[in-house]
Amino acid sequence: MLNLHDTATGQVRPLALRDEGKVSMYVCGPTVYDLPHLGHGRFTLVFDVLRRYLIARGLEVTYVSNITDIDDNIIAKALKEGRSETEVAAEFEAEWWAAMDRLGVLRPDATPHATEFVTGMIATINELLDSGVAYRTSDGVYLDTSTVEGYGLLAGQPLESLRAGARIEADEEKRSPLDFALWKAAKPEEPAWEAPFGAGRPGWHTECVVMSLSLLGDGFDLHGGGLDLKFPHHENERAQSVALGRPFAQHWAHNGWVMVDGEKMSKSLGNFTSLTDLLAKADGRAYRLLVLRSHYRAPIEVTTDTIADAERGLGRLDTLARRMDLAATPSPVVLGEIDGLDPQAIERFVELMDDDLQTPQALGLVFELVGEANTALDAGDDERAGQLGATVVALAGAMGLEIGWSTDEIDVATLALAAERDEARAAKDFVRSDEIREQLQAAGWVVEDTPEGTSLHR
RNA sequence: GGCGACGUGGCCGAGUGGUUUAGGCAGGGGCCUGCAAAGCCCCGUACGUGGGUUCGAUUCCCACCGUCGCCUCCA
Repeated sequence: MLNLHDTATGQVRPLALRDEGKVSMYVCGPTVYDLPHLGHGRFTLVFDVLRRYLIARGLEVTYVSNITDIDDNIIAKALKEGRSETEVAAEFEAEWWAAMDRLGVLRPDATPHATEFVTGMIATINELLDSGVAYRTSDGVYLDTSTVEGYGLLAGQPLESLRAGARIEADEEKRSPLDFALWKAAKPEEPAWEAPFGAGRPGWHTECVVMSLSLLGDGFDLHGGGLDLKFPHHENERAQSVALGRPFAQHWAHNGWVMVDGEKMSKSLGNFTSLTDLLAKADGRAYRLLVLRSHYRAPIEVTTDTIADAERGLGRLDTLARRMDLAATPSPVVLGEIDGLDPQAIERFVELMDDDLQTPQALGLVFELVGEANTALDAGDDERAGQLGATVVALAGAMGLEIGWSTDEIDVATLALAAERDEARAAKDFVRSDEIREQLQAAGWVVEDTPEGTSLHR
């Protein structure tokens, strides 16, 4: 069984499942007011890998990830650009999915939008008001965190220090600096929903509680997100659930930062790189490889150099695929359903992944298998090579890394040149054959000689 | 200020109280090749500094230095 670090306990412990054979997981999605950035790319890749691995082990996974389509940033952008919040959200949600597709991230089983769940949120807030754990102020409804048992569980630091560091609000209507808005009262020109406690819109922390509990039910298995969501976002989700008396996520997973030039990439620093830009220049699989190469809780440095390095590594995998003409494995991969794999490699892989997703070593294993496969090929042991190649494809696939080669359409003229080169080589006219090779290379082709003659790929 | 993480060979990046090595990229040498490319083999002999524990520490403890983070919007 998978052992996974749990932020709530600070320990690596078995992921307990509410229903045998089934995993319910909720991962906080994006607020769609701008292009996705590298941090979004990392968390989606990390949890995509986790999801795929669970599937690879034969578990039935229900993966829910939301789209926050109403919030201050969206409103600000809509106002600035003179269009509706709906338009802004739709535009960037489209960008989001385009980027996800390029990364090879599986679509969630459900993608709740905040605006679709406002009725449920209002009911939840009403319930919290009725039970006296929430209170109204002139600008909304707040949760009284002092009534929440174990508040600060995820923050992992003393409440005192949280209070000390909390921003002092201009209006002192909040009973404690730690209390947070469940509902934000409408200001002029802002979109609003009618509610018994005044027109307004839901606070950020409210939506994920309502959506996760609605779609996955009480006491679902796993809640994930970036490390920055640990506190206050996840803390406050949990607080609401506790205040409602409903069991919440049983396990919390958080991935580490994306660093840029040694600093955390963040809003306040303004050192964002958009994922859209990266994916326009690089193979989406390269970013996945980069993410797999580090442990998911460690920070990663994403630069043009580390991406280029990953792309070259990818080349080694693709070269094997090309050499063996390996067929792509159906995605996602279920290891138990594939015949002809190397049992020892599978066993090692599972051992590594079960230990809090040791993808760096799992990836190392895949590369070792690549070397073995190449050796077997060189030795003419096609049977062994076939087994190793299939294992490489399956294991990489279990982490969402699709191995293959670009099936570039080669135009007739180029094919004719390749054929002419083969004739020249057969006639030992190396001046002519090298001339053609240079011409092909200048056109961007990588030229390799194989027993079947000139082989071309980009 | 409070709390925490990290510091590994040219680069990225795992891991471990002591035997043989993570892995990738880059570099050098060799095999293969008409020459290349791809592939294979070999090579550099690393663990921030100073103490301590130990028969033995890169791995445990302490201090120090350095980097980074959380306590505020953020994935």
